[in-house]
Amino acid sequence: MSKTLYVGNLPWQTTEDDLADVFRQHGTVISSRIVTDRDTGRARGFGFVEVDDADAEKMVEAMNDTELGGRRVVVNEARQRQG
DNA sequence: GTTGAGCGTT
Repeated sequence: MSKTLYVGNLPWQTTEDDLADVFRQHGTVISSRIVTDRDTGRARGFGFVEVDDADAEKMVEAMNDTELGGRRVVVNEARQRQG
């Protein structure tokens, strides 16, 4: 199974591949997505990373408040869109 | 060529 992680405080230049590469070092990354503005198409500065359920907790602890692209990122378990 | 707290599309 998988869990989705919220990643905030990202540099504008951060890409989905960047997230996947960094998170892959601490666990199994299934997919990654950078949230871009619906109108302008520019990055909003945060994104989501789908990881293995068993590694999700570790990866949050390992990646939260760590430097990425020159800035400290915020990592947490993502909220549920459907609720 | 900009910005800076937050939670995404089918």
